[in-house]
Amino acid sequence: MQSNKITKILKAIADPTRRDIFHALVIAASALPITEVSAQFEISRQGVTKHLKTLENAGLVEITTQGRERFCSADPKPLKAVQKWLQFYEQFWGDALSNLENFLDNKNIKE
Amino acid sequence: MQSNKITKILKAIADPTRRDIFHALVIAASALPITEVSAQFEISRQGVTKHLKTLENAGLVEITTQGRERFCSADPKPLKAVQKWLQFYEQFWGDALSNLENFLDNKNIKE
DNA sequence: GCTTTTTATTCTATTTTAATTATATTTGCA
DNA sequence: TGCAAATATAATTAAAATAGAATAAAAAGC
Repeated sequence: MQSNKITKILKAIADPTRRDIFHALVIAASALPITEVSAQFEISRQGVTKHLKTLENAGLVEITTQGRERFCSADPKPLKAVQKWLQFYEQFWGDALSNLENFLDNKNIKE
Repeated sequence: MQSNKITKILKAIADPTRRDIFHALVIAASALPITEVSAQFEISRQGVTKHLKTLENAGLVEITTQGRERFCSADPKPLKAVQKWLQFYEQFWGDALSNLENFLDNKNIKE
C-alpha cells in the first residue's frame, strides 16, 4: 500500500471490525497477546492478525514480541491527523452561506 | 454497501480522490455540474460519477437535477459523526499518555 | 427536425480486501 | 526430549472496489 499517512489511518478505521479491535485495545488495562484479542471476536485468529497488521501499519497499534507471545497495545495518537483534516471542514458546518463567507475571508480572496 | 452511517462516511473519505473531489466541492462558490467536476481530475467522467455516488451515499454530497445537468454540492455535516467518534479517543492522547511517556523517558535517562 | 452536450447504463477487466484452511515455526514447559 | 501453546506464512476463495469503454438516452440550442 503506497498511500500516505492519513489515507492509511482512514482506511484502517473505515472497517467496523478494525474499529472494534482498536477499541478493545484502547480500553484494555494492559497490552494483550493476539490470542486474547482474537478470543473476543467471531472471526479467526488469522483474520484478527491481518486486521492488527493493518492497524499497526497505520500506527494505531504497537506490537511487541515477548517470548512466544506478541503483545498488542493501541496508540490513538495518529488519530490527531484525522482531527486536523476535519478541522478545515468544521467551519462549513451550520449555515452554508455565512460559513462560506468565513472561508473566503480567511483566504483573503474576497474583495 | 450495507454498512452503518459512520462506516459509509469513513470509507468515503478514505479514498484520496474522493477527498479531493469533496474538497473541490466544498470550496466551490456554487453547485457544479458533473462535467465541471470531472474536468478537474485525471480520471474519466464515469470514474468521477462513481466517486460522487459514494460520497452522496455517505451524505457528504448532494446532487440535484436541473434540466439535463446534475449539480453537485458538498455537505460536510455528516463529518460531525467522525468528530464524535474521535472524541472518545482524544482522552487517550492527552495527559495520561504523555505522563507515561515522561516516566519511561526519565527511566531511560537514569539508566 | 438535427446536432451537440450532459449524463446514465451496461459491461468488462483489474485490483484490493476479507476471511478461511492448512502448514510450518518458535517457544515454554513437563 | 517431546508435546502443547502462540504465532507466522502460504494458498485459496469470495466479495467488493476501482476504472474505463461502449452504448443509450434525454435535453438544449440551432
